[in-house]
This record gives sequence, C-alpha cells and structure tokens, in this order.
Amino acid sequence: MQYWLMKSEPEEVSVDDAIAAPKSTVPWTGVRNYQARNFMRDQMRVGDGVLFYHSSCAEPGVVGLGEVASTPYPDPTQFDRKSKYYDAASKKEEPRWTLVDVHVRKKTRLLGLPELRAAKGLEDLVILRRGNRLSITPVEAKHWRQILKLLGET
DNA sequence: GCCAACGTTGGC
DNA sequence: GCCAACGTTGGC
Repeated sequence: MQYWLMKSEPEEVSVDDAIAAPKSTVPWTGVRNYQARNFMRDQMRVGDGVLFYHSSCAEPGVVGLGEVASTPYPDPTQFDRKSKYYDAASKKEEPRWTLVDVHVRKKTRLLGLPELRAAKGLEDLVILRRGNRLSITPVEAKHWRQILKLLGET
C-alpha cells in the first residue's frame, strides 16, 4: 500500500467535480510528464491512498481524500484531436500516456500550502521541496498519517 | 504577469 | 551524447 499526492487544477477538475462524477471517480487524464506517468503505470495499485490537491489556483492545498480505483490503461485524450491533450505522436498500438482512475471518497477542509509548509515533520514532503513541479508524487506513510491528523481524520 | 526551476527538443 | 534554446509548471 502506497500513498500519493495528485494535483488537479480546480478550473479543470475540482474536488467537487470529482465527487459529483459517476461513482465519484474520475480518469486522471492529461498527465504529459514521464515521471508522473510512470508512477501511474508502474507503481500505483488499486486501493493506494490519494491526497487530492488543488494547484494553480488562489488557494492551493489538499482538499480531498480518495484512492486509486483502477489498474493503468491508456489515456483516451491522447487520441482525441479536439483535446488539448492530443498527442499526434502517440499510436494506438503503442500508447504513450497511461492513467488510472481515482475515486474521491470525501472532501476535506482546505489544508493549504502555507499550513503544510509550517507543519513540523512535513519538511520532506516531496511537493514542498524547492522547484518540485511534478503533478503526481509519492507520499511517505508518516507524512500521510500526519496530514490525515491535520485534516482531523483518523 | 513574473520568474525560478525543471523538462524537452534538436542541432551538432 | 552534449547542451543551448525553448516550453511548462505553479506559487506568488
């Protein structure tokens, strides 16, 4: 069992959007970074914990809890000419981009970036490290536990 | 809108 | 395979 932090831009898919989706589950489309893709393709397992994180917005931070809800499969948007995630170089027989479904179990209070940065013990959280821009990052078990505590989850 | 940090591309 | 130029991310 592993844990992950997954960034979503609320203007694209907010935590409310995700919860409102059928089965409160959304395909994690649009990842076009190999490292992030590899996490989904090679390391994620159904049931892994997910921190749903809002980025590129007024109040970035953790806003929801969920889990990985599928095994990896090709991201359909890479073949969709009308999608902004269309990738002309990706072939159907050899898809370049892979994703998983994420089930959002509950919306939490906003645990914002400033609060995350101020929390003793979270200094090494990948997302807080300088220059980190990865949209999907692993979360250590101890960090996961501390974040749940900060959220008032037990 | 700025810009630091990092990833990707492409000429050589 | 190197690396400069360019593009993107994402907080501020």
